[in-house]
Order: sequence, then structure tokens, then C-alpha cells
Amino acid sequence: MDIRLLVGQNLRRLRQARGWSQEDLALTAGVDRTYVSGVERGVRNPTVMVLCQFGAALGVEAAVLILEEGRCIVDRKQ
Amino acid sequence: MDIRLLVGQNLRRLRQARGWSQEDLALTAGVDRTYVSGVERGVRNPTVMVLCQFGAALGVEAAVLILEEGRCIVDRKQ
DNA sequence: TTGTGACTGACAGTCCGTC
DNA sequence: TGACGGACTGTCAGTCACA
Repeated sequence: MDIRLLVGQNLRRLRQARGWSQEDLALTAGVDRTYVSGVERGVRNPTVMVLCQFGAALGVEAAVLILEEGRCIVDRKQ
Repeated sequence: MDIRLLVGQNLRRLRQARGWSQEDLALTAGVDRTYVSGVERGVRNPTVMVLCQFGAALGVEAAVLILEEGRCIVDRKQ
């Protein structure tokens, strides 16, 4: 599974869950509208800093964006 | 907290936990030794694909590398 | 063994569009 | 609203010599 496709799927799912357009996300994250489109389609290879911007815009940790579905982040026990 | 520093700390911690040199990791991940050095010091801003290569080399999910300490990934309940 | 500066080709990311 | 293209600038990937 190409990690770019995984990021794209996660980004789109989280964006749509908020009822946002690609442009809404782009403005909030401080990136270009066409760039959001490219990342969602898996044709772009974003840097960790951009991943962080997307995470901040969506109110989630950047790690969530490169996590496969069915897995999640929790506080480590102990 | 700059995400590049976070990635650097995680990368170094996981590498040293395996008793590897930067060159060991570089060879396994298929990148240059000096690039590993740069990422660990937080002066490089790697892409998600490079993050994935590091994760594969270290036998962890790429998401682990951009996760703050004290947090971990588990299978989602339900 | 690791840090660092300098370098080139490739690509991240923007801005203009059209469909 | 979103896919897609072209052209552009800045930055990243990847490498080297040297400390």
C-alpha cells in the first residue's frame, strides 16, 4: 500500500467528516487548494511539516494521517 | 515542538535501541548516511515516503516516527 | 562514528487556468 | 466542488569532501 494513497484516503475521510471542501481545508492548513487535491489523490508526496499543518487544521495528530484504518493512538500504559 | 525535531528524536532513539550506527540505518533504509544525520538533528524535512522507508528499516509503522513519546498505536477497540 | 557545508537534479508547493 | 494541466519558485532528496 502506497503511503501516499493512505495519506490521501485519511485526509479525505477526515475532511469530509467535517463537511469541508478542499478549499476550506487548504485555507485552514495554509496550503494551496490544488495541492490538497493532489495529496488526496495520492499523486503528491507531502513532507512531515505539511502533514503537521493538515493535522493541526483537522484537529488531529499528524501521525493519524499515516495510520492505517483500524488502528489508533492511545496514551502508553505505565 | 517542531515536528522535524520530534522525528529526529524518535529516529535516533529507535536506531540506538537497535545498537545501529547511522550508516547501518542508512544502508537498511536505502538513504545516505549524511541524510540520516540531518533528519536526526531536525534540519531535514523528510517526505512521507522517506518516513516510510525509515519505518520499514526499523520494523515500525511510519506513524511511530511522528508520534510524541508516551503515546503508542493499538488496534482500534470495537 | 557523526556533523556539516556545498552542490545538482528532482520535486514540493503555488498560482494561473479549463473542464 | 473537484480533477487536472502548465509554468513557476523554493526546497527536498541524495551525494561528496572534510572536520
